[in-house]
Amino acid sequence: MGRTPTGRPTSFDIAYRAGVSQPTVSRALRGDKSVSQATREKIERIARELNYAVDRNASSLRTQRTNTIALLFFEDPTPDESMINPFFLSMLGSITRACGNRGLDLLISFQRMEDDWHVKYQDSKRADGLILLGYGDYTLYAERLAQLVKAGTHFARWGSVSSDSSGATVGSDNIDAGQLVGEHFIERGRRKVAFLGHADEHYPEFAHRYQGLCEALRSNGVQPDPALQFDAVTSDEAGYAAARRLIESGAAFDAVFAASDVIAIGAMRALDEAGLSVPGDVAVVGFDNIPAASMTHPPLSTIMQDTQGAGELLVETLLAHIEGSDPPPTRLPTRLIVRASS
Amino acid sequence: MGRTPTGRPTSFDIAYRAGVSQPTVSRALRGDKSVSQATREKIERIARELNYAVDRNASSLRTQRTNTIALLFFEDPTPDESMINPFFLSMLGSITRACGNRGLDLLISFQRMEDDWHVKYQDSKRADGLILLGYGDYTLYAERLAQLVKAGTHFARWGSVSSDSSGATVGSDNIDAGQLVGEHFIERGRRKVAFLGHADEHYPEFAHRYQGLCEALRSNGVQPDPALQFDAVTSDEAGYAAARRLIESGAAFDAVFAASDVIAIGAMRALDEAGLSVPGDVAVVGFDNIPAASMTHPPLSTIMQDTQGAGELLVETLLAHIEGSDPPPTRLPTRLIVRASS
DNA sequence: TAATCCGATGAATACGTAAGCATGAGAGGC
DNA sequence: GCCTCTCATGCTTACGTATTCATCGGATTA
Repeated sequence: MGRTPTGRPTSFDIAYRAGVSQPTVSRALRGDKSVSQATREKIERIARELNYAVDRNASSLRTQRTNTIALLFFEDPTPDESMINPFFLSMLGSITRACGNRGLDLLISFQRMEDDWHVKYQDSKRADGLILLGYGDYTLYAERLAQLVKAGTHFARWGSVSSDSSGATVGSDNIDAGQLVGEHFIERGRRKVAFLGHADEHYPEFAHRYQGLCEALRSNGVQPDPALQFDAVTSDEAGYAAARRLIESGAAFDAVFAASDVIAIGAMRALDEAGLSVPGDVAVVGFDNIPAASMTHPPLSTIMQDTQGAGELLVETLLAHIEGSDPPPTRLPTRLIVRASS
Repeated sequence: MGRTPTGRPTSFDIAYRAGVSQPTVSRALRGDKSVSQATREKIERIARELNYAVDRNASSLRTQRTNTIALLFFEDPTPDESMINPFFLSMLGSITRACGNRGLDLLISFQRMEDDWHVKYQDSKRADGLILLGYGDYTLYAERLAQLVKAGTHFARWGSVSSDSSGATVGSDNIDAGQLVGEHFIERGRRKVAFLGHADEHYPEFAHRYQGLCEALRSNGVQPDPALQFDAVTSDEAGYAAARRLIESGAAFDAVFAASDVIAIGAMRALDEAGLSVPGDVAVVGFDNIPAASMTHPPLSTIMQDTQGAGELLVETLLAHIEGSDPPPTRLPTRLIVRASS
């Protein structure tokens, strides 16, 4: 019986040494209270001595539970380098910790839109559920989300929270955040506020930020000017280009709300080149509070999203979904961080 | 037979529908050439129709292979926020891609020094091997590495490459990098070079950078001054504090080599506050080429490590180790990126 | 003291796959 | 026309665990 000279010990080995049966070992190690104190202690001691670890594959096969979740980044634009949006990296950190605290293992992977996520992870019993993190054109993957829902996949995603979105969603309150920025500009006496970022349904998060901005302006008697909105995706270059277009449009503006810090950084470069001073001529506010935002000159005012809470909430939401409940979408509050750029 | 009305289909279901036996399905889907073309195609079609996915737990249990590796960050100083050293994040990206390209799944986790990594991941058959990424006092975990080796754990680590280190190691050629910086300073006419970072055996990577610097100075007829070396770990505050001590020491210096960009950033803040101009009074060079390095004022010259290659190499080395070979430690070349700070 | 019950444990089995061995039908050689 | 050989496939089993059911000694109760 007690063979396996080379291989790792199994519950049978423990059982043999403890003079009990294998099921008793299994029960003892998982805290089943029907095992007597003495037996449990003996088993635990032996297990420790042998450096025994439950075979997770066998365990998962039996229980149909992996205690693992898969974190999928899907990235629209850059299949190139190891560059990831810093904001999502921050999220990654908090999700990792949230999983660690709950004893969950975390698989991570970069995905292309076309892959069959549910087959690859949930159907293959690799993970109990998925967390989706991504940016880019929302409409491109809205259909995929509907597929996931139909396939009964457990997932939670970060993104724009609205009633029509499929599946469990967690996101910042982008409208409120936009309002914060709008109020801030008004307080500073700025009234001609440009917005750099897409503002259509393909980018609902950006659109909400813009919407909040406009609402704040209006409620302060300022009519937002649609001509001051310029499309941009989250990249340095896009921000630079959008700001160039803004400047070359000849329109008057005294403030810029960039839909992300990365955009803002590119925009500030364009403003600088155009001889416009920040915040003298133009106040600038970004979004995300990435580490680089505090390093710019001048340091960038920005909206801080609660990544810590977001990670916790994503994991929590996913677990609830796995357990069968249907947690409501949640909007997380944001905070304006005022630095020298405004 | 073909039951499982709710549950996911198994290879038996495919077999039933295809009119073959389960082993044939298993063989067909894994490309065993002993299956006839016609049979294989039929099975593949049915599998696709049913959205069948091999149960990875059952498969791993049978084969004793998970095709998964675990990436462990262990962090000495900050158990707090979701902040991770940007350099390691970049590494994370490249490792993730390297795994993706090879069809490997990747588990990630933040670890504390005390945990039994080998038990938790390899012995539990969660992963085939470990990649260790960390910083901080090397001597603290050298012993743990020795334990891992003794336990027969497969792992590859990023760190200082030297003959006495346990296990497979991949790292930058820190001595060479230090020399690059030294040569650069000499070319720029700087001769009184300060080094901010630990230079003892507890931090071998830093020590090698310092060693390379000193060698370059000496071979150019400049005697390095030990009084210009100030300890610092990788944090903004530590860099600031070290630079303060340097300034307050009253020693003359015209260049600063910071052992990491994060240290450099803190140091530049201190220099700025002391009224010293960069690069006018003091040239500054950092290490790592983190994204923020290009955003500082002036933009920071730095050493770029080949994170792309490092990720690939770590994965490759680990796989070789798992296959039973004992790959030699590897030093990766680095590149000096000259920006305005020097 | 007999009937009952409970606490602790063992026996048997299923989870889904992969691999070794056995089998059978043709193909080819003589 | 028989023997061998190969190719394609089926049968059986093992991987290590967790769970259901059965068992059994002893404590409780009437």
